[in-house]
Amino acid sequence: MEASVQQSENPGGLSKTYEFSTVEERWLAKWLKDDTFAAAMAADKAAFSIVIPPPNVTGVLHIGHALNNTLQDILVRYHRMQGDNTLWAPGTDHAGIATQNVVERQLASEGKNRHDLGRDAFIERVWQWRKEKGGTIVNQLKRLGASCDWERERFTMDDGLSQAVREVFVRLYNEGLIYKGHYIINWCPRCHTALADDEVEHEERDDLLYHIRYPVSGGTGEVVVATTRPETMLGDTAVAVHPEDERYSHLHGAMIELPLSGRSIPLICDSYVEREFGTGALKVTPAHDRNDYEMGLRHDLPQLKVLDDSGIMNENAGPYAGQDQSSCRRQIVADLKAQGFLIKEEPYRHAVGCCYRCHTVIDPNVSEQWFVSVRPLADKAVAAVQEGRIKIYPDTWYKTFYNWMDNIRDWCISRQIWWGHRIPAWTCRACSKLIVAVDDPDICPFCGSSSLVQEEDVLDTWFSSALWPFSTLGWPEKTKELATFYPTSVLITSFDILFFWVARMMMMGLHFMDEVPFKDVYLHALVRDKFGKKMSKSTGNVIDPLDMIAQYGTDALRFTLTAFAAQGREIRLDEERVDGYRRFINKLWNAARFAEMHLSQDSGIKPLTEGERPQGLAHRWILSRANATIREVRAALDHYNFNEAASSCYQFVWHFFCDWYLEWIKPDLFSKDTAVVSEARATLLTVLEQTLALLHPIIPFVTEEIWSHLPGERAYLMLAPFPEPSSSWDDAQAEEEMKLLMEVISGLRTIRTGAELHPGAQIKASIFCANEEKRALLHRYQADIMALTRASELTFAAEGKVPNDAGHALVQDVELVVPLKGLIDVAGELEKLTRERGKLQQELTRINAKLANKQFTGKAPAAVVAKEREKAQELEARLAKNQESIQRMQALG
RNA sequence: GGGCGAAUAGCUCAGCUGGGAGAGCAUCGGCCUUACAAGCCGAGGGUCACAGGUUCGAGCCCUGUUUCGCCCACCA
Repeated sequence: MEASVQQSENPGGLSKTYEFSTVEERWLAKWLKDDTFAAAMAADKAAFSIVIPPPNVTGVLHIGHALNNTLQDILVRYHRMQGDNTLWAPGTDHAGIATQNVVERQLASEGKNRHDLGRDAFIERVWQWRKEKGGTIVNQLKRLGASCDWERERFTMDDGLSQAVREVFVRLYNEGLIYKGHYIINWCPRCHTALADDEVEHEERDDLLYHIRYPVSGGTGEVVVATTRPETMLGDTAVAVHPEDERYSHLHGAMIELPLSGRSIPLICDSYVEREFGTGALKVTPAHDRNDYEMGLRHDLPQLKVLDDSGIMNENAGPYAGQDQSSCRRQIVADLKAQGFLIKEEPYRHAVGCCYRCHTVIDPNVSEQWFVSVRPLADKAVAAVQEGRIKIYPDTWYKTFYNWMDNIRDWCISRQIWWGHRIPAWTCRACSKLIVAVDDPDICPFCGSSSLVQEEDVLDTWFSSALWPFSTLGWPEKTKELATFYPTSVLITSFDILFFWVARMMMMGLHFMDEVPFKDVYLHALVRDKFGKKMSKSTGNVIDPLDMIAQYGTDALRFTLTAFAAQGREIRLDEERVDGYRRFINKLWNAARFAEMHLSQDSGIKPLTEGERPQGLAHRWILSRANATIREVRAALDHYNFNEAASSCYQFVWHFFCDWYLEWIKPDLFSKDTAVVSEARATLLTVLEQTLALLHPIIPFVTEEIWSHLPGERAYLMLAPFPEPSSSWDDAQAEEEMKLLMEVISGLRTIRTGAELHPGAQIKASIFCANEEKRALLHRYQADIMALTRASELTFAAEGKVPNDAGHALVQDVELVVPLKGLIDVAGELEKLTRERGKLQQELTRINAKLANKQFTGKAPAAVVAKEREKAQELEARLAKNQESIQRMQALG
């Protein structure tokens, strides 16, 4: 057989450089065309299912999506390759307020608003927008390699999902778990809608704190209140003090005269008031402050609204009616000052509730809204988590979860916008009764009137998202998909929507399916910039995943995110790291190119079968290392330790496979002995196949590309079996022997470098080793050692004299000697040896002290003590050799 | 105010039930050695934030302190 290999162009083989963009595009098209992502629905296989956290239909892929979907894709590909009946169900969220805002902005640029169009036309326009632009993020996810079953893509406003929403609403209403009521809610005066508590973000603002004099009726004194919102005083219906505050005890039961309006309001006592803050007196505005609202209920105070839905002072504001909030504030302050009521104004920094969409300051407002009584639902979710039916990873989140669930409040689900699921409730004009029904009613079931008016409000977007794990599988129909894939296997999401979404899915899933929506929840970190700052457009520190993909390739980005995805820590992404992992992809590519050069020489080549064990030490070693790596990667993926999977792969490919194995077997591949050559090729092919399969879930594109070029007829790698360790290839002896050989080779290389030998220069070396077994081993691999250290001569002896002008090293109990006449930097060597001696002595002293300690030898496990003894012996041996070396250097100098 | 988390090499981070401090990048030195200079070979670099405690033994467990980050929250 002709063993020589031409390095020239290899038609049909792997290109000299890896062209990631064309490769990615090509494979994505093929995978999609051949339906490789589709769930097989095979009943005899174990089911593995994930529902995607539906990105907003308005979204564009950001780095958080990239991370989230990379991790999901890894698990999905991993399980698909294991033969599981795997479904990754994709879709998008209609994102009520966000989407409505986008379309309203579009309208504004045409000089129109939604009221010009009217409700139906506006909604039509949103659907139009969705048709044109709504596919953006889906296409970007595909580009990321996300192997979702795209035929099953869902949208929260689809007919089926809308049906599920109505069904859930009606059932909850009939069970008394949905009610309509007056309550103080978070009102966004810009979006014109109520917001749930968790849609309010608190931002630090610099404001002024105004101290205002409120006279006591009858001229018997005054109380001073402090406020940041003086304009709301027009809606004050009491002044509150702490019941035990002695400063005010003489005023209990008194009436206060409200400045400017002259209205008379009571002074009440409530322990909510903090005595230490300000003057200890608080103005109470039940209609525009959550706490004042609660206090108002306790004391039966009237609720006086002075602001309308747009933040304009209303008729209750008397002369101030019609002014907007901020100009009214200026006016009020001026008037108070003029009339001597304003004592002082001081700068004040405090947290203000803002709309999470538009960051307008929230105006707490009393209005009629729909609510879900969440307590009974929350209890089921808590129980499921406590009983371990849902596991949360990493487990630090349990505490936060319980804490939040314990303090959960009723969920305000109505939103005063147009885009979303309109509440399926009607009021009869004739009898005023409320009708809640899945199907639009034609006549009132109570009085038969046909004059019915539907609720204007739509539901909170999270209401439909909460149903996602079962609504996407066809609920309320009893579908095969539901039976097969519910409960889903795992939910992977970012912790910032643990409450918005995850907790609510638990509640709804348990309530309507009587079963958890997912068995595991894996919460990954948020991606930040390399300084730990949140990425934001205004800071300009955004890393755009699409940029990364364009510059470094999808696989490089995916590998980077995986390598960074350690549990329980924020991810500080650094673009340089993406470039670093691009080099890793390139390394793999080149290793494959090298392999292919040799493998393509033999058209009949086959990988080793499981029972087949090669003879060559390096082959046995790499198979054993591959086994270990497979176990590590499997264990890591089974426990969501993504970064460990990545690092095991990296270590294996770069250091074990490329640095040692490929270099080691080069002579074999060029050997004249055909048995040696074919064993090398077969093992090489075997290991390369396993490596590609192992890496495929993380870096699908490059692995699929290389795979397709390997010899033999090949189906998709993405559908090939995921590697399993085969015990017949575990080889502790080979690992032990290779360890010594690698150390010896590194030792000799260090000597070479220390003498500043040219890498091409040949050396003559001697190995002294009293241990016959080891000496024989080293002798057996003489040729390999010589090849990898560029030695022209290598001799072995049990012991021998080390010449003064020789490089010397000690590995284990093996002495390496390289004559280097005139090449030794005596001073440098001496310095190094002296430093080494210091370290050795220090270490030996420490261990000897330990061994002299009866407590240690008595209490520590025997194995630990024995190990320390061994270590002490080794240190002494090294110290002796170090001493000899120093003497030789001194003799030279 | 409550809760959670972090502090390990110059930088970014691993270090999972306590038993010889690791990686990548960066730095320094030498190299185009027939897959890869997008590379190879080698080297240097750490009081594991601080102070106590438990233990034969602590980066790891306990207590406290400092600094930083995040989440929740009803001090106007």
